[in-house]
Amino acid sequence: MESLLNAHTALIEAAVRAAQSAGDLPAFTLPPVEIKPPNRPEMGDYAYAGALAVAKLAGMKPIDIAQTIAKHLPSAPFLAAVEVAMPGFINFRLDVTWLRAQVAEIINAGDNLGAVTLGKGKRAQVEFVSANPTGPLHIGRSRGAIVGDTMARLLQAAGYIVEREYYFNNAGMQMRHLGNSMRIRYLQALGLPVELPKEEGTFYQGEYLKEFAEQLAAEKGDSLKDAGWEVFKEYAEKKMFVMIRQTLERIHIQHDIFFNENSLYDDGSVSATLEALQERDLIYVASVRESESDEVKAQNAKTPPAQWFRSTRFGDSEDRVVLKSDGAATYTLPDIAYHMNKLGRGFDLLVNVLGSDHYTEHQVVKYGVQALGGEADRIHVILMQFVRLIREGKEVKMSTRRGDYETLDDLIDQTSPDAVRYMLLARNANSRLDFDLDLAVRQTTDNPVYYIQYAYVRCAGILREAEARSFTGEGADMSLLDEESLSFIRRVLTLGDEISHSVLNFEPHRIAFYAHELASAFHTLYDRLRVFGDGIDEDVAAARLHFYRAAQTAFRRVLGLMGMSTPDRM
RNA sequence: GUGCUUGUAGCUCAGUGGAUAGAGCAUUUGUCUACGGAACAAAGGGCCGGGGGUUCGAAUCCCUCCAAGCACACCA
Repeated sequence: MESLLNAHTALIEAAVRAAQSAGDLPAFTLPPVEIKPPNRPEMGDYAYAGALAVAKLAGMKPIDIAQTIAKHLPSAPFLAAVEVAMPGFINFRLDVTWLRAQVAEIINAGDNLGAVTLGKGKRAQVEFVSANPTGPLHIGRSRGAIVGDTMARLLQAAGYIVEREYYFNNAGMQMRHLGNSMRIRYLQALGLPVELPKEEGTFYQGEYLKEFAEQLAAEKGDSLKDAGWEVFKEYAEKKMFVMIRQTLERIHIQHDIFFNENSLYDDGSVSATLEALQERDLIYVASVRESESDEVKAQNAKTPPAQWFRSTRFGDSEDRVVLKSDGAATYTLPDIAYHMNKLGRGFDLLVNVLGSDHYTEHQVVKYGVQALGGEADRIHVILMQFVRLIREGKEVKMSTRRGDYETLDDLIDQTSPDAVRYMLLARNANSRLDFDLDLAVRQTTDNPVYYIQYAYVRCAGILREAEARSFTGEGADMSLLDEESLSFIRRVLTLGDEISHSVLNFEPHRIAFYAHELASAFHTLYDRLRVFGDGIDEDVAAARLHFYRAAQTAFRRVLGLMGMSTPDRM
């Protein structure tokens, strides 16, 4: 099924061309055509306001331009009427017969309903979650998980071939602390005396480590009591990844690739990246930034020198250290190498889902990619504002290390996978999200997610009833379908445009609102349009049954795009 | 202090250049006992943070002020 927006756009463009070659309109370049549904349905199904915008360009009155365009509009099977309204709007009305025929089209489209060709033949990658394996996923991460996965689903619906990637670092100090913490828990599990580390922030106190330690003690006895932290880190890391993946699977998320930052060191990418920057004269060795005054330079003359990336050449506010004075790389270098690696894998589009605290980091990475001649504009970021947990009206503080935070698993246990997905999706990424735990628990009967799924359930109920009556509604005369049902069909037909818009603007939250609107339109109808009952003609029943089949198709598709389940009963 | 983000109904939020600014919750009032009511209908509730500007037209773009969140390391 084609996009009605695109179809109307094509009509306008054709009409303007025709009018211009006929001399009815002067020659001018038409700005991009934007078609929108008017906010009042009685005005029509779609509207074009461009005649107002080009009035100056054409040197004519908007209303005259609109009328001229309308006169030259080619006919189309989906169009019933075109009306021109003051001060220069062109309103389109869909053809009712055509709309009725769409019921069958929707059913046939099935899980491809609303698919568009925006990304046809292109490859996209979405990188999300990307938590280091130091603990279970907490709620802060889960927002990005949902948004990233939904983005991936929408990209697929838009025709992209999509890969989901998880980037992680299992080296570094935090992992060492994890190993040490695990070792302590292991010794405790054996009943051996141990001293807890005194230094702040070096000990992971979460319950999960105790569990891992008990398992390890059960498996290995006391054979590891003299082993170093590395063994424990390996064990904990492996367990942690199993745990993380299980959690993600509960909310229907699966990554195709787990990419280890370390591999970029192992295959020489990191050092190659540094060399490439050096070759371009974008690296300098100094104790402080070269932009500092001589005075500052003199003061810091004894500071061991580091290697700096001239990111200011690309618009950064200051240069960044890429190699510390001790010879170790900062995060910047492997991150640039990673993004060059991703671009090198031939993706047309890279989407990174990041917390808003990573904004600066991401900028620097982009400068680095630019510096190396990579196509930085293929990289898009969805920057997520934080999730704030509210319990009893107060903010709950989260900390991975103390272990007193809400995990995603807890949240799923308290609500449901579907509720978690919906609630974390139904908000613009750049707004902060307050997740009221009490509300989430209490709201299980009240949550919009159930409202949407209930629409699907109701369809399923009707189809069950039809089956019980052995009624198939074959050969239905769709002209018996009333006007109200058709307005639901109209809404279904905008799904493709919704998908395009979400993908072009990287706004997966839109589908959540669309789903709710669609459910609302559905419930209204359901109340009035029974399929079976006294006084309902069999022909009418047949038409309505088809309609509800189409509705069910639409809800299955929309729920699928949001990664939510489609229960036949609730 | 600098950069990014946010400010829309009592609350939580959609809407980013078009016609009379929307939804859910809450409040008030009805429908109805169904192909499962986790439903439907109706009402009230808004100087779209303040001020200025651009435009035929601004919640939407620009400037400025106010308020909130995040980031500003030789941490990752």
